[in-house]
Amino acid sequence: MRVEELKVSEKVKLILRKRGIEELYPPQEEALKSGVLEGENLLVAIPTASGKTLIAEIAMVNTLLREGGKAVYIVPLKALAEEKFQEFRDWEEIGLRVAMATGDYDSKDEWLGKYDIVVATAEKFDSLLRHGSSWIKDVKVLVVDEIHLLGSRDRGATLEVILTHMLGKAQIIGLSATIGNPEELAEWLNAKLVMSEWRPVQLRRGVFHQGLVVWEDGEVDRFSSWEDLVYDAVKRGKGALVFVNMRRKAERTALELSKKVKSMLTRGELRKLKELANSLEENPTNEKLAKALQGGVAFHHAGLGREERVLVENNFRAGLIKVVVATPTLAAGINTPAFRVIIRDTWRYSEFGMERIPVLEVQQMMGRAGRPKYDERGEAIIVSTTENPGDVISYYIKGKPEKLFSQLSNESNLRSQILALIATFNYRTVREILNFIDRTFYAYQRKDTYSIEAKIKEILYFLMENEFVELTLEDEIIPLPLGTRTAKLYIDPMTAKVFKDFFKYIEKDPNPIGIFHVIALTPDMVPVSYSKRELSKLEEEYYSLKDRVYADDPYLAYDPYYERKFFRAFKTSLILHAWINEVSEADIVEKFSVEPGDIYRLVETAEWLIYSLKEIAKILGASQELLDYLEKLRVRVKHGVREELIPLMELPMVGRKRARALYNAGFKDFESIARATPRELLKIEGIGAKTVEAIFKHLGREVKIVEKPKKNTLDYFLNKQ
DNA sequence: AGGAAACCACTCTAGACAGCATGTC
DNA sequence: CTAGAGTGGTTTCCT
Repeated sequence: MRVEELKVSEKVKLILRKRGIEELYPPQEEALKSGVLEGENLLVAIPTASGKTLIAEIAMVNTLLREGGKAVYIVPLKALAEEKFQEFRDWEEIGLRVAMATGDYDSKDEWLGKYDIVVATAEKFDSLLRHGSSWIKDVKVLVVDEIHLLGSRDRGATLEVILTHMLGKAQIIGLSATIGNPEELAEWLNAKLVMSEWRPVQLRRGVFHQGLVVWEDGEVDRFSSWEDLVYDAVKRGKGALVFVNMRRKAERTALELSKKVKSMLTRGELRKLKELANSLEENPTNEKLAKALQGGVAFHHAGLGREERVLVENNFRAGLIKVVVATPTLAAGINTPAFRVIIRDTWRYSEFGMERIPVLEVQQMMGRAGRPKYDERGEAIIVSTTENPGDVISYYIKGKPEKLFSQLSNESNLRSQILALIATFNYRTVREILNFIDRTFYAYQRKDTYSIEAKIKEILYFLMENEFVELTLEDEIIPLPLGTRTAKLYIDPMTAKVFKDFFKYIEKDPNPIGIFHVIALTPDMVPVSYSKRELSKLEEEYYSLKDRVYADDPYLAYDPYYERKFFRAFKTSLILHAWINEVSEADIVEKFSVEPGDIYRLVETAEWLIYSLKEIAKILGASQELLDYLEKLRVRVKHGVREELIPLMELPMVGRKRARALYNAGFKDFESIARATPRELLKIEGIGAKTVEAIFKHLGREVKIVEKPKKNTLDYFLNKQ
């Protein structure tokens, strides 16, 4: 179908033409003819990269142009929010204002209410709902991207609750991967269902086993090893994406592959790759990455720092990096297609032992094969070492993906959501809560809510016992300040309870080790693990810091579960403590065997939790002194600095390293910097022209610095050519 | 006795969301 | 039951 024939405003067609879209893909056509343009709900279950976003965009904009109001587009990842936000800004040309809302970024200067399209993560939107933002009532369309994540254990309930709140109030458009029970989901959503296996790039799937690739169509190709599948792709001028189930394996495999891939590169490529490798900040993880990069191969997993991740993604897309070996980070994340996808593992370790990786996930990985516009087809190959290739084909390739199951009844999810209903949505009785539950996917799927009723009552008891809510004489459940604050802070009620339980100790003797240990004992903290060999060192450290730790001695009662939890939290506490004492990232990586990406996530979460601890402390009647102490600690965690650097952290382009350099050079506050000459600041290690300009601008002084380009910077290379 | 190879038991394992505070008919 | 790489220590075997 041609764009011309579409029954939408000329404005929409204008933007589509600008993007170079003249023709719609068959599933797009089917979806747009389903009634979604007339305002009906829609569930689209089609493969990745077959144009789901465009369907939602057209429907969204169409409704906005027809009825006004707002559209909200929900994504599962912050990185994805950024990607969609940039894409959607195309619509600004026809007067639609686009915003993004995630935990660490809100479209600045303006209130979200001024925008027409808001891209948000699920949790952020849930939080906005809880805060009762007035513009919510104007939401006419809600798009939920990757709606199959409704079945994910830890985050699925959020989507389910958002949808339950919005059903009937806004048009719902769900975009899903292929799932086992799309009909059931569509029925719950009261949506038209559009399913298709169509892809813009043909996909050929197969299994590699003992020197042979057996394709789904029965054909067979010979390769001496799975690595040859990679080399073959590179030789043909294409790229390969290898999925593995362990970080360590991703790194090792990348290094291994890079040796041979290196010999297939041109001199120009080698030079650029070397440049790329040199640009990395120094730490153990990056050293490995740099080495692999020089052979045109990279690994990609959550241990990489943000910059490194983006660097790998961009250069892989641009074709400079030929091969990426990744853990599932790349499977559901941002768009990184490759001609050939190789899946090395179909098993994964979990807390219950080894588990099969779900069909849904493997199919999403395979879906990354084939780059639209570059390849006429993509290839996805599962490597099977022990299993019968026929079985693998029937299970993962011909097999049906898993059904989606509601995760609402999961205790921690339910606890948070029940509290939110009472504290932020004014639900007052068990009856009202059950009426809400009746409208969820959980109830739709289970047909009865009997089993969940008992759980809800248990949760209510927990909430009352811990003073989140109370029962009035008229048998109404009303929220108490602790409950309201907890729901709005978006922390698990159990986290708030931990804060409350330790409050009296914190109040008596506030200290970073003890406070970090407390936040690390909450269910909201990122889990950090320690190896058996680390334990004795942790024990030693604990005994030397014992008087600063609030929690009970881990060996007081014989409880291996508590012991593990205690030392995990203790390790987290030591890492954060090192961080705020300006221990370098490389040293933390070395000492605690965590990676840069882990540190970022830890720090990010810790900052949020310390803020939350401060807010809960306020409710518990903390002194101003304690609140100030916690605020300082929060800032220190945010930037990873000692107390004396706090004033410098407001400067633009100044992080922990530059702040320390300034301080040591005698620039301890704004006044001393304002009196300095640019030349004086430039002499300081790590401070360049751009930083000095930004600093002075912040202090109200315009300075322009003309500088000779430094070695190994982009300018340096640009000038050289 | 010395040293290398073979063997065995044991350890370890993916990812990533959330606060804040806005303004007007 | 269902994986596979790495590690570290011990045994075995050969000279």
